[in-house]
Amino acid sequence: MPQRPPEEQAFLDAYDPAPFPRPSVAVDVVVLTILEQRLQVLLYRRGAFPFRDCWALPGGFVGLEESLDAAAARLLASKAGLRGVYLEQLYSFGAPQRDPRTRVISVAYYALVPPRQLEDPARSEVRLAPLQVPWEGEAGGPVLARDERDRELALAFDHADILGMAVLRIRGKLDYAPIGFALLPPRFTLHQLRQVHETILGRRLNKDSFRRRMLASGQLENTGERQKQVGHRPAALFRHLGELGSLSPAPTGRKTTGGYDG
Amino acid sequence: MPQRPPEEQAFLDAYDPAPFPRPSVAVDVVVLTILEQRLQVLLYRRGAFPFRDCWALPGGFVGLEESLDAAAARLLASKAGLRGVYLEQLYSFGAPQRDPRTRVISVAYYALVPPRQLEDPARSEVRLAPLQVPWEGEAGGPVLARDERDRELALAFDHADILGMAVLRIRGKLDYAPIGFALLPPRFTLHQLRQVHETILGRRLNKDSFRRRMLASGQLENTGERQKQVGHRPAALFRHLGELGSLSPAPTGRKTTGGYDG
DNA sequence: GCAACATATATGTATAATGCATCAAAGGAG
DNA sequence: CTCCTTTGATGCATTATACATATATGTTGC
Repeated sequence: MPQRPPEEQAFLDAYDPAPFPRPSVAVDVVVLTILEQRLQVLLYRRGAFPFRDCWALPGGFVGLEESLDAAAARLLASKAGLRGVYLEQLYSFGAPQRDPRTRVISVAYYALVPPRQLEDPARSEVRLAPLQVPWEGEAGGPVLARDERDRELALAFDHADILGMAVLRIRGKLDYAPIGFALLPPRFTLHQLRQVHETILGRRLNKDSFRRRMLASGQLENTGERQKQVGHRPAALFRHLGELGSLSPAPTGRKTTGGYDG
Repeated sequence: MPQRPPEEQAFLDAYDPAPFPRPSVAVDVVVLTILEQRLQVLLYRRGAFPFRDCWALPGGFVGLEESLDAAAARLLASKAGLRGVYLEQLYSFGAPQRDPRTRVISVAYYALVPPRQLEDPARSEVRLAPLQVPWEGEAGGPVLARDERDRELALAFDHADILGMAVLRIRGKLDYAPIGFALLPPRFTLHQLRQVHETILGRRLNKDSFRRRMLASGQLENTGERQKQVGHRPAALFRHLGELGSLSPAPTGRKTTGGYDG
């Protein structure tokens, strides 16, 4: 940091932050994976009011000396044991009554995790719940979580809205960001990659066009390995080239169309 | 609101928010327009420390009973006199040292305004400054503001990063959200619309492809009116069909490719 | 070992979007 | 009326995609 002039330093030393009202600031993390062809989210059962016995996203308050990204990474590590996964800021939720205790502004993040890194935990207060998206395409809106018998889970706070925003975001970013790869193990077949895309988008994709598009993208490398013991011709195993893009400060942007060639 | 059970109500009545540390929460608004084929942003010169004499985005603290969207709309109205314009949440910035006074988390918004709604004000502490984007495409990074003699303006806080994020966002959303229309008057020619797109993207677009793409999109209606007094064949004036999409809670998502037809 | 089977992978074709070139149309200026 | 500029329409080559078909390569059953 550059040296500050004495006049400014004196001002800062005398600064009193008390007069401004301050809401609490929390971070909630939408931990997404794909299991059994469904998007699934990590939820905690709340043991205390408010929303006791409802299911909530893992979250917590932001430390005073901690960046938002660091708070999200800390929660991801402490609540789900995950490090180094795709993690990105999603949206900030700040309706005045979203938490009945006091004013809490929540900066939501989402993480994408390959299913084997996120075993369904045995503890009854933590679970992976499949999502049901009650809208098509990019219409948006709240998203429900269901239990293993397909009953709707009661979600705490505005977490259905946060889930909806997360699904909307990954649907929008799917074809210009390495989102599909983040949900797969390091080596995968084109069939698996397509199934991930189909699950995220909620619709079927053309097999051959998907293959050509992916191979032409330059993002894939054929490892030379193949599947084994699959009862049919084994597919080639590919790996993703390039970074997963976790938390570099560039959360949006996409390939553009309609331009000149030269 | 549903009636709460007495046990929960008692918990809420006894709740003490004091033990959790609370940063300040501010909203900063990137007010963008296009003047003279350049993206321009509304800036305020700071009269006090910190960053005295630097230029800053209009912003302010979030009221305790006020949603984030409402705070952004209030600031937009009070600082720029603007209502009913395209306004959307951008990103939240929370580096611990971004404000040297105290911990301030800023939820950034961006607004898109037709140039005639945003006259360059006469007051010397407010200005419209053209942006210079020192990267191409969607690479991302901080963005500079310049004065009328093309000198770089000193920006306060991390506002160069916020500007960079705003440019990145509108470049990414340009071809699936009504961003271009938000920067034009109600009636406009296809030439004007293309110039807006070119200014946002920072590159030239093919004239005929752009025309066909826009006409095929179904978003435009030919008003039957034409330009006047232009010294050449007058162009048809179009208007945009549909909502500007201001602050409905669906800030991301885009048209997808690679699907089935039926 | 061999045939049946399932899926992977390659090839071909029609359709649609785009980049680019060409040309007629519609106004103003002299 | 002629010249000039830009609009707006049309044609063509290129590219990406949806979809259909054909071939390849493994497993499984006999």
